[in-house]
Formats: sequence, C-alpha cells, structure tokens
Amino acid sequence: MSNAKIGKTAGLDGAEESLREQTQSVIREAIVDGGFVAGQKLTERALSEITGASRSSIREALSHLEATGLVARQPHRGYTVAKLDPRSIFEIFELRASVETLAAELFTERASEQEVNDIKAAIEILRHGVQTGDLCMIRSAKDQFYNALFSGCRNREIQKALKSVIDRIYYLRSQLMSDPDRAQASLNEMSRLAMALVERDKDAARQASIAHLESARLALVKRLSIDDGVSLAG
Amino acid sequence: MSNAKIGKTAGLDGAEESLREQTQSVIREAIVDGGFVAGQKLTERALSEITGASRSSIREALSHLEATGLVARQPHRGYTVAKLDPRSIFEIFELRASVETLAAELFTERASEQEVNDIKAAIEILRHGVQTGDLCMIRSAKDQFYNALFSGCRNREIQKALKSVIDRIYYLRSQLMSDPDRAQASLNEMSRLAMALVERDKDAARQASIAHLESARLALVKRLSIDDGVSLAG
DNA sequence: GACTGCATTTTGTCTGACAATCAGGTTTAC
DNA sequence: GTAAACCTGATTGTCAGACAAAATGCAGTC
Repeated sequence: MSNAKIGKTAGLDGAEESLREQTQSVIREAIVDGGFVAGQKLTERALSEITGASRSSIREALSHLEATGLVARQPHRGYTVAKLDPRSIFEIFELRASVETLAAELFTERASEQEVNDIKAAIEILRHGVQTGDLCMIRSAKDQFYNALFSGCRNREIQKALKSVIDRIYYLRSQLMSDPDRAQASLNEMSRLAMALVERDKDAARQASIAHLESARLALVKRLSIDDGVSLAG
Repeated sequence: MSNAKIGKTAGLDGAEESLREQTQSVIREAIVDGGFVAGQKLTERALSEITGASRSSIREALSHLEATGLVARQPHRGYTVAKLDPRSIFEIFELRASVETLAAELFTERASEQEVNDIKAAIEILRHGVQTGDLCMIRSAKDQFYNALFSGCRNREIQKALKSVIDRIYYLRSQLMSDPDRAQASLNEMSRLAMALVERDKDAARQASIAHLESARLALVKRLSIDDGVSLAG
C-alpha cells in the first residue's frame, strides 16, 4: 500500500531525495501546474492516497510548503492551496519589479557566455512556441529563460526570493499565454530584455525588465477584471 | 512529561497557536537570539526535551524553518542551524539593498501618520540606547523601526521577503552593535533615513537606505575579516 | 597513527491511538 | 418556516512506539 505512487525511482537519479521531499515536489508541482486549484482543500488522507506517503510525511511536506506560501493553513481546518487575491498579485509584482530587475542588471555584469547563450536559445524556442501557439513549449522556454537569468545573476538569495513568488503566480501564466496577443507582446518584451542581457547593457536591461513586468502585471489585472485603482488603494 | 516547557500559555493570548507553531517560534527565537549558534546540530531528541513537544511536531517545525532558511538539513544527518558563509551575507545584502530601499520608497508614499510617528519614536529610543550602550534597547528600537517600515510600505510580500533574510543575519547584529563606533554610525544613518521617511522624501529615503545598507555591509565584512574583493568575485 | 568491525545513536518513515474541533444533517423550539 | 440545539462522522493536532537504514563513536588490531 505504501510507496504506491512515488516509489523509489530506483537508481536513476543520484540525488536520493527523501520521501518527504518527493511528496513535497508532487504537491508543489500539482499546485503550480494547476492540478490543484487555488482554494482547494488538501486533506491529509487524500494526499496520502495520492502520494502513498503517510500522514507524518505529508504533514512535514505541507509545513514546508506553507512556509513557501504555496499552501495556507487554517487552524483545525487544515491546509488549502493558497489563494491569490488581487492585492497579493499586485504586491508580488511590485516585489518582482524590484528584484527581477536587479537580477537582470547583475546578469549583465556576471553571466557566463554559456548563460548568455542559454538566454538566446530560450528566446528562439519562445519565438517558435508563440508562432505555433504551443503553450507547453512557451512554458518550457520561459523556464529556461528564467533559469539562465537566475543562474547568471550569481545570487542565490535573489534566486530563492524570485522563485518563491513566481511559483505562486505560475498557474496564472498559462491563462495569460493562451491569449495570442498577450503571448506575442510577451515575446516582444522578453526579446528586448534578452537583447539587452546578451549585449550586457545594464541600463537597457533595467528598462526592459521593468517594462516587461509592468506589462505582464497589467495583462494579469485586466484578465482578472480588476480595477487597478482599487487594488492599489488602502 | 509533555508540554513541560511550552505549556498552554493559558488564556493570555487569543491567538491560540498550535503546538507546532509554538515550537517553531521557540527554535526560531533561539536561533536569532544566538542561543543556538550557527552550524550547531539540532537533534530531534534534544529539541523534544527542550520544548516538550513530540518528534512529529518538532519535525514539522524544522521542516518549516528549513523552508525559511534558518536551519539546514543534510540527508540522514539531520538539521543544523544554517551557517552563513561570507558569500551568502554578501548576497543577502545585495537583495536587501534592492528590497529594503523599495520598502523605504513605498513608505514615503503610503505610510500612515501613526507609522511615521512610530519611526520617530524608534529613532529616539535608538538614540538613547546608543548613548547608554544598552544593546537590548538598541535591538528593540531597531525592531520597532523595521516593523514600522514594513507595515508602512503596505506590501506583505516585501515584508515577508525582508523578514526572512533579516532573520538570518539577525544574530550578527549584536556583534556589530557592541562596537560603539559602529553603533553611532548606524544611528546616524538610520536617523537620516528616518528623517527622509518622516518628510516623505522619496529620493532622500532611497539614498539613505542604500547608504545605510552599504555601510552595514561593509562593517559586517570588516568585522568578519573578509576581503570584499574575494566575496564579490565568482 | 590509520583502519576495521561492532555497538549506539539518530534519522526517516510508518502505524495506531485519541482528544478536540469542524461540517453537515436532523431534530426541536419558537 | 426559520432558527437554535444537537448529534454524528470526518478531520486535525498531537502523541507514543516501532523499525530499517544510515551515521557516529569506540575498541581493538595492524
């Protein structure tokens, strides 16, 4: 009965993750991929059945995920997939605008040639994905882009901070990218950013990063039919 | 035997924290206050004896703290208080310089009069603490200052991000503040920042924040006898 | 002193237990 | 008919105890 779904992944990866970590990954991925939707209740028994892990491991995993902000706990009511109200989305973008822009600036100073090439490659894949409307390709291209950016800025704290907030809005991305106009606009913005990164032009990177995030935020706000003025106030 | 050290804190606080959360707080505070030193091993049995909680609760608490970066886990070797190498300290300050400065800027736009007054009050306490060399007072004044700043910037994401990195270098603060010169310098810098915040002068706040963090970083680096060039490279 | 083998400790995980609490439906009172 | 009171089943929060696997420490050997 136990280990039914996760198993030992015998010998293939040398990583040797603990069961709790694997469980955590399963839950995390289910959330960011949209398999678990925002607000959904996560009962320990259900997770136990899905993952095959015992309540102890599930609870440890949930405790970790709670700290990352992906799930929320209500006393005696258990865990739910964290909900993002418009206000939180605004706040996340405000933070991202600052940190991600810093990451871009640092990238221009510190990235290796390999990382610069990764950026170039990611943009090419992204372009192809947008042309063919392949959401999956778009997603993996963006992942690659951001991984190169994070790696190139040579700052694990920035990486951690960004990863955590991006994780939380990840599931909204596919919603946005399914709109071809937004996909095209996003490609243009990211291309501009990529060009600045490749040329190691700090100022241009800064501007492109800010522009991209602002644009993404507006698109999201529009998509969620939120009056920006309201979410700004208070 | 159980609940020996934590107990129910009967009725005083309406918060009604779960035992796991209380345990977490106890461990966290022990770390940031320096009761547990960096690198120290945290065995489950020892923590269990200290807090009175069972292994399950301890492990949940540790799992949460691991996510916040305060403790580190090594497979089959358990948890230790997270160690900060010079590189990480540098990275944290780089991140802080960006986010904390943003917080200061936002404060000038969004803070309530109450929060402005809290800043003023905190600086007065800080001044008094520095004059008398009372480290405890200095600490609580800085806590108050930062709480007001975080609250006034009206962005919980920024608050969370900053709290988490500041927690991790908290224990270094008292080391720095025990040097009267540094304490005085810190007071001057923070006064300048406070003045800008009170006058809601965004540009001045930005500059003061950057200056303060850079100065704090340099002091820390000097204190730890680190060649800045080395920690910057790579 | 370096190395090997065994005993002890610790981790990682599971199971089963139980009180407290919550959620939902049912009965009762007005 | 609605609202309050009640009961019941599910779920959480926590504990204790179990056990294999891994790490650690130590004694004895070379």
